[in-house]
Amino acid sequence: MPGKKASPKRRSGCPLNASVEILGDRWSLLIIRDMMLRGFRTYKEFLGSYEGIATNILADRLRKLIAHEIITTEKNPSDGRKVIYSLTPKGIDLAPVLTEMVLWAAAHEDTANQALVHAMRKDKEKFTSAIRQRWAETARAPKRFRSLRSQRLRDVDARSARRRQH
Amino acid sequence: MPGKKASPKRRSGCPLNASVEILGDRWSLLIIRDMMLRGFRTYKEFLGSYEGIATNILADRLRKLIAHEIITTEKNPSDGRKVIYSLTPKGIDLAPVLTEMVLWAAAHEDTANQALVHAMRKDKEKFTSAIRQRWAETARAPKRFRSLRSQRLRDVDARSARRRQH
DNA sequence: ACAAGTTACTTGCAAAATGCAAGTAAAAAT
DNA sequence: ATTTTTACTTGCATTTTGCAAGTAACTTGT
Repeated sequence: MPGKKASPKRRSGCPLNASVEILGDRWSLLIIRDMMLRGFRTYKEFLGSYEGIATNILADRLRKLIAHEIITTEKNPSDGRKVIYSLTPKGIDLAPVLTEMVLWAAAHEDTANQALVHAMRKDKEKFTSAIRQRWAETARAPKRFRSLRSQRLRDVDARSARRRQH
Repeated sequence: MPGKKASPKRRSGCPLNASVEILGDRWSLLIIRDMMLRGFRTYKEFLGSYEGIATNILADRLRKLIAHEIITTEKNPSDGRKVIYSLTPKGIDLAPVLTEMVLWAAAHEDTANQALVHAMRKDKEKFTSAIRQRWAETARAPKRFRSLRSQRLRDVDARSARRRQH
């Protein structure tokens, strides 16, 4: 099977254990969220994200996500300082995981961003395929992410931004 | 809204952040997996689970899961030493999260337990409702968990046990 | 051309979380 | 009555995290 990683020292062969070993920390999924839902693509954007990740931890998590082939990097040709981070197909496949985690917390915890939650709850399939669609579009034109976003997702984000707490 | 917990010091109101703060570590979801899929209900069973959690960490995670109302405890009336841990409705609602994490890892990592994965992939809804069903049954008769399991899930587990690696 | 940003990091160190081994207390089994 | 079982706790070494302060490469403004 091509692309399937056989990790050296894993605690068990259970798929859930694999997920938890790769994603089970307080930051990795938030970085992926920022890329998937907010279109973040640079180090600075991740650093500025609301939860406030420390710079050394961010560097470490990005390195690990690259090692696991969840994200990739390329240099921005028009600005040599910038590194552009992008989700791989494996990374974008995390959309259903994020969706279920969001819906669970929205159902049981006191959380914000109700517009996003409504969109997810209304039709999970449609929501994740909209994310996938946007990702496919931006993969071809990394620099113009925002303007190429699909209308559905743009609407959702705009409404949630208006109601967002922090 | 009754039962919705307003956590004191959360980094942000984002639902994903809430999930990650509650479940984002290397052990919590594995404990929940053991309860949901394997029917584990005692400290000793969790300790003996394949990944090998340390006893102090296990005690700490169980305490936190109780605090978050994902699990509850009761004493076994027929054996005063034993404490019976059970999933709450909030806990059983994590079934779709676990399912998506399993499916993601199964698709992209080298993992075992293919029978379980096939059952999940074939029909997510049916799978999670079977989990829910079993949970509803055992909630009424905690001591006879195994024998009360629904046939569908018993089949799945039997097949995966035969093929299980470790 | 050159000083002053910007960007993406690294380094050093304190604090917190994790992991391991060895307890302990209460209840049950022998 | 003694041993065993169960659910933990305690102490300590190791690892991970978080904060503050760099630094190197590149771009911008003059």
